[in-house]
Amino acid sequence: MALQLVNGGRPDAVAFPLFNTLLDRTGRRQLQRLVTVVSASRGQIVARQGEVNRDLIVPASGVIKLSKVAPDGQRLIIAFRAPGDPISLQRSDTPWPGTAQAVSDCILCRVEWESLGRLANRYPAIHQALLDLASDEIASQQDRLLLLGRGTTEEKLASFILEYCHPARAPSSIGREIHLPMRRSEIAEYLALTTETVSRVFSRLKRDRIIMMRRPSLIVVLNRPALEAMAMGRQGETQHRTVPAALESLQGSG
Amino acid sequence: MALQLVNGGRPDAVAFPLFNTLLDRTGRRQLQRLVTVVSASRGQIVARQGEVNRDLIVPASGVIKLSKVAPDGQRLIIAFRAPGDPISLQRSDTPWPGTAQAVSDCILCRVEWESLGRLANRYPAIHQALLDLASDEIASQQDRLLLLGRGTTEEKLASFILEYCHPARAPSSIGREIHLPMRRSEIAEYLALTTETVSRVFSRLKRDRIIMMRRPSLIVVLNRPALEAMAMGRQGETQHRTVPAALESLQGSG
DNA sequence: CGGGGATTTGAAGACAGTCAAACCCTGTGG
DNA sequence: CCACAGGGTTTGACTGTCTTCAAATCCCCG
Repeated sequence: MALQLVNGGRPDAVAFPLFNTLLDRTGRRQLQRLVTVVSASRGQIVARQGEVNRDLIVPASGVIKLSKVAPDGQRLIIAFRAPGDPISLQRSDTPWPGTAQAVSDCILCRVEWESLGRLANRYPAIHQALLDLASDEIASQQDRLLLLGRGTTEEKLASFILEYCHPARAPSSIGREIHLPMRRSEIAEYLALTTETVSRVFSRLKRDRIIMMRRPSLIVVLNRPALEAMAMGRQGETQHRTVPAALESLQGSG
Repeated sequence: MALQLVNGGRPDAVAFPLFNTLLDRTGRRQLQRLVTVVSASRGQIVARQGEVNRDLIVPASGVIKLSKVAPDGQRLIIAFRAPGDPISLQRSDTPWPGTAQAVSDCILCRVEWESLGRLANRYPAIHQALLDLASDEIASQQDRLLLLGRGTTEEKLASFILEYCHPARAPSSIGREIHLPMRRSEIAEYLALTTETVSRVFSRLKRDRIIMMRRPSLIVVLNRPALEAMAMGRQGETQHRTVPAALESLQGSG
């Protein structure tokens, strides 16, 4: 399967949609000159945990996983990065927080942080854009903390499906059928579960006609409201937990 | 107990150590003029989840918890903020990601984001410093994701103790005895556990002479190496997991 | 010194993990 | 185009850990 960009445009236009709207024609041309386009095939390592980060890397097509290993071998996929998502915003003098690896064949854009910094001095909006990106990243990681820390298996998988099969995003979809480029083991590593558990929950969702899967990598959401309810957790049970505002100022939580 | 600043200095000097090193005398004076100093007593809510974020808030003394509630009532403490840690870096036009509440009596410094932005235009190093703070926040949240997602109960609590009782940080310590301002239920909410489980692990650590607690809020680390080993996970078991680099480029994870 | 909430401890149960085996999908080679 | 091999996925049984529910104890503060 040949690599193809989402909209058939230039890789840099796909990878830096935000910057391109912030820059004038000259700025865009300067940015283009800084960008190196490379490709990576599935499984290829793009950057290693612990190495120093010289480039900002953004996929223009395909999906990258950013995963972290603890000293004892525990692993977690911190995030899947789709076209337009910078893989890591870690500043250039710090080591990569995790290993970036291609989940599917990818086209990547690389820009040296240093050059980008120089460009940002001419176009200060870039500084602001980077801070906003970091801010979004913090927000989404906080949501993930809550999900991984407190979510049940079903909440985790439902959230994942909704996140990946977001109608607006709609990565490689044919009709309502969406292609999941990642393996079960990668979904498990992303949700801090095991492959078996992920598979079991998928089976339950199929049995309940909430999703359909012609093949393991092709998913159709049949009942989105049910998935959304599942992702939010069993909120019906907890209506009574609503606490008068006056009590909120007290310490206790149990 | 009267509120007291760590070094007896001005609140703004304690809350903005980074900025103060970046600014000249004039800049420091300008920053001082922008800072509002307020106090909050234990349990008091400083900012509410969902409200719009007008100020950057940094404790100068005391500890603040930033906690998030899911629609179904699940709760997690995202972080404890000590003096000098901004409570949230969320940009000013986005709602607060969680509720900030005083864990102990606090002195807080508030600065309007807008004013800070104007100051940053004169002192661009502030922009860089904010990005670095965001970068650190992302890194520490990624570590937390791994901890909450994959860590065992013991790893979680050991990490928490080491984090809070860091020798350099040494918040309110008398001799080797360190005061934990947060309740068991708050430690549990931070580590995505239950109060009972936290208590049980504390008991085990006491039984094994790794820590000592004269009272529930006074902790002494007796055997730091054991705690560190515990926080890293049972790595002895996994020496054999070390994988030749050549295999790393393959997809599978087990 | 006493009351009430926080902490600790105990017993039982549920959920996800582990180990193991069957099944299916994919990609290769004939 | 079909057969086959290997790995990915699904399913099953069992185990361990953490939660839940319950009760006793302790600490903090008035």
